[in-house]
Amino acid sequence: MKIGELARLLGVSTDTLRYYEQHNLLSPSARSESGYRLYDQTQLKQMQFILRAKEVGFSLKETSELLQIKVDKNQHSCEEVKGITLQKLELVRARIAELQCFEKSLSKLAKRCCGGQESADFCSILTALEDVDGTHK
Amino acid sequence: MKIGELARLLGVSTDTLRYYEQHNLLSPSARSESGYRLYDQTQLKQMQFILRAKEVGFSLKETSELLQIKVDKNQHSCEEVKGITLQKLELVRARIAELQCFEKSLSKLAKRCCGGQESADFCSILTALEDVDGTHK
DNA sequence: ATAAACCTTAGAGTTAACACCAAGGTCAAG
DNA sequence: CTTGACCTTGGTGTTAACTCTAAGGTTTAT
Repeated sequence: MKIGELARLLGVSTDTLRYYEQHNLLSPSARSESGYRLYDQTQLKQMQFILRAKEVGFSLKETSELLQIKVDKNQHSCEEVKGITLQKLELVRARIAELQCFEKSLSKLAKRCCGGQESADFCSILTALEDVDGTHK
Repeated sequence: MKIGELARLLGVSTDTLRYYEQHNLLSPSARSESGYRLYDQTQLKQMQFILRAKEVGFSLKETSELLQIKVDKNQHSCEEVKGITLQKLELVRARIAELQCFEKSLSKLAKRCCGGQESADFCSILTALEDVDGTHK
């Protein structure tokens, strides 16, 4: 299978596949005489793994770690894999908390603003941002 | 006030202040003979506005928009300001939803994995990512 | 008068995950 | 035998918000 076919099968671009190769996520199984990358079912599976890891929120770097483990599973422990997962989970939760803080502040700001067509001279959003204690009132 | 003093007052780096200047968020009120940036209370206030906007989740670009409006408020409406705020709010909520999806998948994966020191040969996390329908089981 | 602390500019580096481009080689069909 | 679709490499561009560096000028304290 050439790169374009694999890309079409997976719904990604050929650039993406080459990018993943550069970053040690997926190598073609062979090259044709003329230098074309050739892939087979193994690579297809591996790409599906990568895309699924992505869906779950893993970065390419983390996915790469998981792949390293996967290639010789018996040299690695469940502990390691779960460690990576929990670490990511922590990070995701922290980010969610941060964004929820933003959400709270923003909705508070929006709720108090009339949003009308009159001039912004007394806009409650602007004054809240101006006042030192604006975010806590 | 020279740049270093203002930076110390605000707890930011001088680089940051210069960066904000480049991006039209804050200009010094004057320059000394030798070319040093000079700031006064107005700039201090403005930086506090910027930092508060940041705390609330606004990007520098959005903050810049808010500042544009603030400088001549009576040429702008509450509608505009609230528009920017609501748009940001939407974005934040969308991002939260996405991350919550990750969170759900990751915690499901983590929960099912023993996390022990035994080899990862049968690690449920790896197999879930291998199986096509792994994320939905 | 000299060292330390401060300031200047311009420009490069960082992170993530690609997208896009140029210049050219390859392959199948008509 | 020539289009057109495909492939190659190597390189640049994108976004955000800075951070760091180099090479040099200024100020202040001793």
